[in-house]
Amino acid sequence: MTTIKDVAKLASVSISTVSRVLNNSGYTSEETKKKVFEAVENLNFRKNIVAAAMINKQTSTFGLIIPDIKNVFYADLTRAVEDAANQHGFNVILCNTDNDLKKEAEYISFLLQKGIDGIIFSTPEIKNRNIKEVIKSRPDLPIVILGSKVVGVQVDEVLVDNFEGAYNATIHLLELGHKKIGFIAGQPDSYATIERQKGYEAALEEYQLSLDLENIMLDEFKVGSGYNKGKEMLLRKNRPTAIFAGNDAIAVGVYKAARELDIQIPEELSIVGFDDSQYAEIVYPSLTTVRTPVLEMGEKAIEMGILLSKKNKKFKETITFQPELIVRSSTSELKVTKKD
Amino acid sequence: MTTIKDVAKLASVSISTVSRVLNNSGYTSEETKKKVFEAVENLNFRKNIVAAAMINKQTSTFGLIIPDIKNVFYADLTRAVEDAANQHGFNVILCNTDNDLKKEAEYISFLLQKGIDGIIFSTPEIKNRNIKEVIKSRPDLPIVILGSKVVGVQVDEVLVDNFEGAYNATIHLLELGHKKIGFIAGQPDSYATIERQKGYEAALEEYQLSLDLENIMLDEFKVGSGYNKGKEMLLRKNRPTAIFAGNDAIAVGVYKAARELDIQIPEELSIVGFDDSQYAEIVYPSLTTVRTPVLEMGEKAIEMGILLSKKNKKFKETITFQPELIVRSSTSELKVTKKD
DNA sequence: TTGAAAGCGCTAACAA
DNA sequence: TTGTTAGCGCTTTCAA
Repeated sequence: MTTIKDVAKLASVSISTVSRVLNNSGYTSEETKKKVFEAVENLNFRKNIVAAAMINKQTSTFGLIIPDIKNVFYADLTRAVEDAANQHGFNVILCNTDNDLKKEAEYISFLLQKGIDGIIFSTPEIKNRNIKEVIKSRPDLPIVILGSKVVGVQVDEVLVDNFEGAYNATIHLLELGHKKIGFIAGQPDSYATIERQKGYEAALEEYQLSLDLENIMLDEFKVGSGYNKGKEMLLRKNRPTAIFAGNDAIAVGVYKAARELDIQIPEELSIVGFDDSQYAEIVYPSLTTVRTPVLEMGEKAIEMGILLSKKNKKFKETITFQPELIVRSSTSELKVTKKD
Repeated sequence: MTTIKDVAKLASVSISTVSRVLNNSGYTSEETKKKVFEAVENLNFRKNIVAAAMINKQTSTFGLIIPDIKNVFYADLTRAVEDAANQHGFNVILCNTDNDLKKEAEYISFLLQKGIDGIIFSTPEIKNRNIKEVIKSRPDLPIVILGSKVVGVQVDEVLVDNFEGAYNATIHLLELGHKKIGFIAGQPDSYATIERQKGYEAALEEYQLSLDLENIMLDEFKVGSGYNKGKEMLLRKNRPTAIFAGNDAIAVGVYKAARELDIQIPEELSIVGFDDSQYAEIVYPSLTTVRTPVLEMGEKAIEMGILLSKKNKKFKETITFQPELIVRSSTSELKVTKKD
């Protein structure tokens, strides 16, 4: 392995000079700079980040904690985060927790031992004691929560306006004439679930429709949940004519349930999803959904993390992106049937 | 930050003793062991892996290089790799290259600087000079190629038997009576494409069907390619009655094309995919496909990588997993129509 | 503008 | 069985 020492010898300067030109710190004459760069070139030298990290405590690495990379939403988000990180000269260590707080705690501890420069948490639960604990034990560590909020912690956050998105989605269905609108979403303690439900309820209220609790089902943000809950909901005699799915995966599950029950989308059932993930264009008919700007959110999260690692910012900020309703083919006007 | 020094002081021993009990190396009496562990507990000490890495050159980190995590196949694979790594006490740094060799080279260089313990390459191209170069410059570095082969390099590989899978898929269609079978796959220089095409051709030959080059189209392993090429193929007067798609994403694209052309699956067109990704159960009708055992493959790759990093193995090995044909609802017997 | 030297937190001889 | 000490490769005072 070639070290700074070899470079110094070849360039006939001291190692501290080499360090100086490499880091562009302190004074160095143009001439020695040139000599050093030449030597670096000739030896194909790359500085050992591990050794440097011992001193400046920077590893150019972020930890990214998500539930599961197989979930397309997190895959998109991860890609955005990784790209942004890479552009800024950082790498990301991927951690899949399956929402298991114990597993998450172990990851955090490991990341800390490795001296990562910060952690991006993209974890759905509104109560996450792990984050609280890291902040207590390492108040200096850059932390950004991406796509969620955690109660009782002051930390930088990058969000999508879940309420607004859900409100718009529901209003869209209401405007099409639907009155019986189901809502199927994920874990009840998930920030997304909570906010999206609020938006759904606010829209109904705006149309002076009373809340039918049978029309609200919470499970998980997965295809299987959409299928199970969707089936349950669609099997009811007084079944809804539209369903607002808490995310696209749930919507896909509802599609499956509807197909099995021979319910036509959108003629007999309108569906709106959330996220505008790759599923939306794959299913037939293509899914009307609320677009979460994952790309921008991922970028922003990394930028905030890097900023935090460089400056010691004295305030916390919350950045909220606006979602956008993307109307495709899974929603249509309610056809007035005899019964109604 | 609490260091080994603090632990030593609290336990009233030397730092080398602390190091010894922590690493379970050398002799230490039960008594001092206990003292040390107590001190570690009390101080909530965790050793600094960066500092340790300077000496033992182990960072407990692997680099994983893939084209794109948004691609569900790689997401599944990545999850498998990450899980296995985590179980063995390793982390993985995710690198998305988009098959850009320059970008890949930069990632490699960066990973090397960080002293990663090895690299898992899951890159499709059969010609990858980057891998060749790493091997030359760092012959000691553990490298495993996952899911592909690269010509001209001796390196450990974990594969699925692409030929066998493609052969079985095609035989399945032939057994159903199909004679005009299209093949749509990804990049021509991708190992998967090459081997799967061989399997496809071998099956046709077995049934003494001559090759119709119009029935073979190569583009990318993406939904869009499946859609474009599928449409092109299905628009032909003498269109195939079955299509073997190089992977599930392509199959999904073909579904879309077929739907637009109002061609019923499987009544008028049978489709087989490859990978058995999450798409297979999402689409309607559910997709007959060849299962790639990503879980096992990811695990194996990490295990090989770790083994390589611990022992200096004198031989290279190639592990080939057998794929399995999963028959679902997208394939059916050819209905004999008047024309035939 | 440059070099010598201390030291980051740890491991691993070597000595005791 | 334990402690002393010399580094790992780098950055950063401090002197020159």
